[in-house]
Amino acid sequence: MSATALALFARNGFEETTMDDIAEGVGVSRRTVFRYFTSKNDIVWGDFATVRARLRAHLAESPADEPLGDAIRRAVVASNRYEAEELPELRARMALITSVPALQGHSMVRYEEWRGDLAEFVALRLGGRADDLVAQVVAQTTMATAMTAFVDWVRNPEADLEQRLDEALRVLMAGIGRLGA
Amino acid sequence: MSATALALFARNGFEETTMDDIAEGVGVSRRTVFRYFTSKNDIVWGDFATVRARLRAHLAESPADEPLGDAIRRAVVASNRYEAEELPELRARMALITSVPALQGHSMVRYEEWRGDLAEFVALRLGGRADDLVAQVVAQTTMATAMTAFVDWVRNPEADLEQRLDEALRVLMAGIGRLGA
DNA sequence: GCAATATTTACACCCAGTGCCAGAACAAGT
DNA sequence: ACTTGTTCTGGCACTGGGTGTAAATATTGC
Repeated sequence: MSATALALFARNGFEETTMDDIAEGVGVSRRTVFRYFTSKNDIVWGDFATVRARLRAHLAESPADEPLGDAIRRAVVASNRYEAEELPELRARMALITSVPALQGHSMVRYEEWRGDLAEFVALRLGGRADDLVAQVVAQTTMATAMTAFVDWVRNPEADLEQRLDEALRVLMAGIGRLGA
Repeated sequence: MSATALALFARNGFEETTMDDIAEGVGVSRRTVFRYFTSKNDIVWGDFATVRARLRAHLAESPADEPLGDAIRRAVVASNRYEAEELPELRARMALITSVPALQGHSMVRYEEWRGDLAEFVALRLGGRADDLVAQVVAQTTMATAMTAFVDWVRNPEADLEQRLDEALRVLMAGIGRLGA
């Protein structure tokens, strides 16, 4: 069902594809499509719960003496490890998410729990609360950096996703204040 | 007109307030409201063009030998300097933007040019292009950090906005990788 | 006062999303 | 096989944001 919708989005564009088009393409009523996806935006995200669970698992595995930046970077990169055959669909999804304004905005909402997990981890490590300014800055900027790496990966067909994520996160962790100095 | 809408949002909630309510409150037709604001979301943002122009001006004023992080931090903080009498309205706007999901997402779209300006500045300083991974990471994470500071400011009525922005940006610029080490 | 122009309005659309209810399909237990 | 309960699906009417269009109503300049 999501495959059919993805194909329609790719062929005709996201905004141009109506829920009726999708319903007709799948061979089901419009109402039923809304039973499986809470919104048109949500169709583009796949089983995001899995990625989130993987992030949590990798964070939990981090040894206590590992520096915070390394722990987060490794966990984010590792949780975005995909089989080669999964990449084309992921690329299609991310191409939409990073280019369609409505989806770009929706990612803020979709990644909320993901950021929450990260903030919890930071709070655990630094001994504060998840809603402290510092923990929130870490969570927000890590997500922003990951999104940036995805944008870059989508634009460069030959690029390696994990390598891009790692590279971008290293820049963030090292501090962007001294760049070029 | 935006003042009336803001008051309705504050009283009845953003989603609960329809465009008809706003039109009626202003004493104008619904269609006319859409002539002044391209969308319901856009009503909440004020004259954002001014903030953007101020950011550009402050970046342009930065001496060439100033470290990148300092230049960006000072420009962002300075461009968010408000008169005391402007703060209540700003707080109301930001309270909506940071709490209503639809607006939270919309900020991604609204701040696009703002991020572009920042990426241009980074490219100028580092000698690359604005769409390079590093420049994009700087722009995206700076925006994410500023948004985080705003969230914090909205939640803490006594907090000083400029001080919070400065504090959050210092964390970002110094690098979040070594926090707690 | 009149003509050119800009603003406002009414009206008819499209599309996403929701609530509700009736019926189809399916899974048992007897 | 028959009933009973449940889950899935479809239809329908409705709300609300947003757009196109063309008529009506100011506003401006002369």
